[in-house]
Amino acid sequence: MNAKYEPHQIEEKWQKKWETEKTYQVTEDKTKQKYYLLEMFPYPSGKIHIGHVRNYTIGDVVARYKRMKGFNVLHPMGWDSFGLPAENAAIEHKIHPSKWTNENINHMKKQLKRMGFSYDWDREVSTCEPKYYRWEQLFFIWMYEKGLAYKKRSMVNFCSKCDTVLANEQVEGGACWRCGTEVTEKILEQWFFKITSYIDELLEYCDKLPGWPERVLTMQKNWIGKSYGCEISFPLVGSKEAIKVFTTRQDTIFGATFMLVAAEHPLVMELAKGKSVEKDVERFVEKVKKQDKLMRTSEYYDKEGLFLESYCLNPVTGKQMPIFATNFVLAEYGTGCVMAVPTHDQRDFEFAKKFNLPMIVVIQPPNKTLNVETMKEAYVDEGILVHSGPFDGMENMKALDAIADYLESQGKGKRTIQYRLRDWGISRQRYWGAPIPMINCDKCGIVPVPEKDLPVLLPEDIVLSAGGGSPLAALQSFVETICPKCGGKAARETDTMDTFVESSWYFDRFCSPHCDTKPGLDRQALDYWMPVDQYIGGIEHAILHLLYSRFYTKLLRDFGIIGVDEPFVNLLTQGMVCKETMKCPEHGYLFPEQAADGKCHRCGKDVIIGKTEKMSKSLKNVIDPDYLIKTYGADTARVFCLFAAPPEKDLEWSDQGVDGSFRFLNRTWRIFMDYIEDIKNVAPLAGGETLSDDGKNLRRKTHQTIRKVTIDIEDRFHFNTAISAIMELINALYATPRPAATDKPGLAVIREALETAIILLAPIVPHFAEELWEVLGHEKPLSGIGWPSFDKTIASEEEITIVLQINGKLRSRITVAVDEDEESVKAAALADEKIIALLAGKNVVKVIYVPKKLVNIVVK
RNA sequence: GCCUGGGUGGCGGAAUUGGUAGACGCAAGGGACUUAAAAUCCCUCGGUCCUUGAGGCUGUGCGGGUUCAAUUCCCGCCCCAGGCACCA
Repeated sequence: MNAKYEPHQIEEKWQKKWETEKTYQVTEDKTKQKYYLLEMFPYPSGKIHIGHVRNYTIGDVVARYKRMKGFNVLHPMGWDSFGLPAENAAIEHKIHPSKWTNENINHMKKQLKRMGFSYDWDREVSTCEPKYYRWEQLFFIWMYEKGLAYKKRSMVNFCSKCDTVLANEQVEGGACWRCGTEVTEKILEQWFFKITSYIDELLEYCDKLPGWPERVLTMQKNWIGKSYGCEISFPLVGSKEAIKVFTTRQDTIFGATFMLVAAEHPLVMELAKGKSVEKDVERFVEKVKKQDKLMRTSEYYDKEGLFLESYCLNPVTGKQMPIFATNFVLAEYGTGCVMAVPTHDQRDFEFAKKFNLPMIVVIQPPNKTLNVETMKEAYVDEGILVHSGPFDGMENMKALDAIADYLESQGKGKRTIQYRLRDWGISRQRYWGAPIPMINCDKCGIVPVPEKDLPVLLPEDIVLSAGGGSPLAALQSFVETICPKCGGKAARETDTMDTFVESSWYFDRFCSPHCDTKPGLDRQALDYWMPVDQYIGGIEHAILHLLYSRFYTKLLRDFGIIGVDEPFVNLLTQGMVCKETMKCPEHGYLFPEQAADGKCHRCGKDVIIGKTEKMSKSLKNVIDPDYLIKTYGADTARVFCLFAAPPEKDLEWSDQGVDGSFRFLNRTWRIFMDYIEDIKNVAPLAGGETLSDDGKNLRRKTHQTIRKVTIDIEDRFHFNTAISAIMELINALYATPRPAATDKPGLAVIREALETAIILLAPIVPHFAEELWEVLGHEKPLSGIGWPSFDKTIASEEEITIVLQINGKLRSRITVAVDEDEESVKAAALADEKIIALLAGKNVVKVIYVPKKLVNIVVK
């Protein structure tokens, strides 16, 4: 037994025990209710960072709590181990990606174990292993056979720094989501996953995920971007053809006075062909194509356009509409053509003013009359239709349906739906990824690798250079193969898959991580464990990873592999870990240890304290988890991460806060050691003992604490308030006068309080709690103990404070028995000395009683 | 611009359905112990006013409203964070 709290000794002792005894190993047990708890698995970048520590601590508390509640908890961990940094490291440090990756995994695994997280390490999964990606290749082939994976020549987003293609979702404000380099466009043959086949289901289920944060669902809905409207045909003058337009505002069709076509749309050159403007149009198209990216990211874009010397007809008015090529219409959205209604669309208005085009008001606002001569901007709100033929006098919103019906009946248009979401481009011209299992044969075309030949192994003998281009394409021994269909010479596909594909099904693999028979996922295990009951991870994956995972789940369901529609029932998005930045006027950003005492370690100049920002290597405002563990131990690190803020909020790092957490554990340790000899052999309370007031009060606090901590963890994941409650219990223990060594009931109350504190702390600081539990004389480890329940009667107060208000203002307090009836509480309130004094000369209008809370006396 | 969140002491944050605003922790100040320091333990700690009290007023971004009672509900505005954005 140790009088002093020695975290390292204790933590290493218990971690060893957990490891050798496989304490957290689980199997499917039909007699127990399952609980699948998952934290987003990390990319093995080298070292764990504070964000990981926070994420995984939150998860571990829930896992340990649920275990104590009797659930069969699946809590796995693995590695998202394909990805670009491994290749960059290979080029920079001349180390093979697989070696680099596996070394990182080994190191990070040690760090995670040192934090005491209760993972079932026997289920560890690493996505760069063939036994993992072979199944992904199988799914790819099945997708190809069903037309859900297809190849097309397309304009792709390309990051020159990462030297790879990016999906639309991976482009953030025109820049690469990973490195921030500006994204350019390139035309390439690419593989796509047909996520759009599931678009309606993905959208519908956004309303069937009550366990997800509202904002994540909103982001996903926005991303899918479904809009209802009409496709309307505008006949071309002097041709049998027509321009098709998508619009959500068919109510304004009578006001459409000209036509806009995206400059990069093929129709533009068709129309201009042979006209006097042909050369100008060519030049304009080239200019827009080049400017496109800049235009799109610029706030102050200029609306440019060029008349194509062509006209089409408004299908309802029959009026001629000039056709313009323009930069502010996108070829990829809708049909790439827009009917322009300058009076009721601001962009069209600006364009019409610039080119002096006709305008017709078709919606009149209720409170004023619009006049095209004097309009300063488009009128975009609701109103009554005018100049709209048979629809005059209708409310424009109600006319949407009527006009759609009318267009359909006339064969001039039909109702359609548009989406913003595009198919998911998954081709990457990289080495360190899962090979796409396809073969290109000159005779047979694209042929899938036969299932029996899977996996297509990623070759080890690769030469990586900074030069760019696909490394696999340069490797003859990989490329050259035989066509499975005709037996002739053929070439392998050299693109690898986007790493988001691996992370779209790893949670399935965790259910049967060693399954080596087709399809690599054991249906019985999946049916037992899936879906994930609680998923925890960063908000930064709100769209990408979560949307892809939902799509992949539906896909595997339709392959008959899995029986669930959605992968994650509950989602908790935790906030980022932030810290103030420190800068030396001469030497730039400084690491915390380089700025001890507020002076730069190199020049001694005063350090400038900057903004608090997300911890990142570039800003050097990082805290090394190893350092934390070395100084305070893992348990203190865990307490701080939980105590400083509720999980969904950003956490601001504070060195003093860590000290405070360490102090709390020491304080708990000390009072425990102080009492241990006296309470070790005291029998637990049987009930019926006569207790002193101090004893009663402490007992009540003990049971109140159980109630509070249970609710905080169970219902809200508010570990900060749960820890506060335990701190209060420890404070109450300090405040309770020490019972005499002969006062057995008194000591039993102390024992109950201390024992409860330890059990309640078990999910939060498992090593600390296990150790004290053992010191108390228990033979069974705490990890196998059930979560305590509280006694309602003991937890309830005997006497309560009633607040006395006059006209809603606090004036006095009285103490009454908890079961005092309304009339006597009111009487006691009116008899209170202060109240009597304040009521002198006033008229009592009403007396309001809120049971167990307050009495409010209304006076005039 | 639109869509989500959010705004509470010197700081991180509490306040579960409208009912004592500021739990718990940090920082700060004071005291005890000590030859001294550290550690520890105890006390004070939103602002303001005076008649210094078991005191008054005021206070949850700002302005209104509903209510006996508003951090909480309603209306309008300001600011911050995240997401989306020539989307027709």
